[in-house]
Amino acid sequence: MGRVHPCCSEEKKVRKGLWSPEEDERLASHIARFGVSCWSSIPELAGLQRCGKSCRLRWMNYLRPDLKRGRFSQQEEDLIVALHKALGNSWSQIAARLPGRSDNEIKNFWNARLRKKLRQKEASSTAGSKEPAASHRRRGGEDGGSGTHPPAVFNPLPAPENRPRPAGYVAAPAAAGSSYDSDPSAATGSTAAAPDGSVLVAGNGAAADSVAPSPTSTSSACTEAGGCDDGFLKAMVDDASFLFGDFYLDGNQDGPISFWEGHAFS
DNA sequence: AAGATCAGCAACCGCCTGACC
DNA sequence: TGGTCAGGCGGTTGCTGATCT
Repeated sequence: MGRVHPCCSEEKKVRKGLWSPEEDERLASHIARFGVSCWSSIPELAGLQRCGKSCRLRWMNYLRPDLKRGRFSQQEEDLIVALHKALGNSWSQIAARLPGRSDNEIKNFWNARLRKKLRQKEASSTAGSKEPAASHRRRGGEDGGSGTHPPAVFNPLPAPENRPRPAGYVAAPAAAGSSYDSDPSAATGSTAAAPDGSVLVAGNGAAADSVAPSPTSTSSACTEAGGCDDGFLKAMVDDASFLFGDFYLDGNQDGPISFWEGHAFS
């Protein structure tokens, strides 16, 4: 069987389960001060009763300053689907093309989505066109819009130094999401103003990128000259091979996310 | 109002791989 | 060259809160 990591063995007393704010604080401040050199030594140096692996996981999936949280946008979702088609369950590789998202987050998202789709398939094959019973009780739903989580809007995160995670942060997912959404009205509408004045479109399967304002529709946005349209996006996600260039969501934290390399969406 | 059901998420577990001795 | 260790990854589980009956 798998070798038990020395740092995780029973010899040392290590805590398990959810991380407390104090532990987060210790880990975050330690890494902020000294950086990451050796995960196995970090627990001791930071005064944590955790194994190094656990610290790494916590950092990678939650404390990392470049992480954005909240619901996946429609474009992120499409990209994940396309990448998954091309790469399979290589979550880390998929995550590498989605800045601000951890592999764990993407994996969870995919599993939830897959589960949903399987249920729908099952239901549709047995009961014709009947909606699956579970579909109306979901919180977010495939529309990517309403729910307890914020809408699929790319909110630029504050700079890492402005984002001292532990102080006042709440580990609960909903709170984590809302803590980065400064505009509460964005939770209900399909558009929101981006810091640069462009319009962020979210919900109803619409693109979540920063796009030119569209008075009539939230589902199409860009032009080939300066961006794309749904057809372009669809072609992109349909053609997985297209994704193997320098083509991924750009994690620019100072502005709305755009596609990299020649296909700007704004 | 209370219990059942479900979705979302955090975290653990086991395995693999590469670096080092 | 083989053994050990640490980092990393994917799969899975369990908890929590929202929603429905």
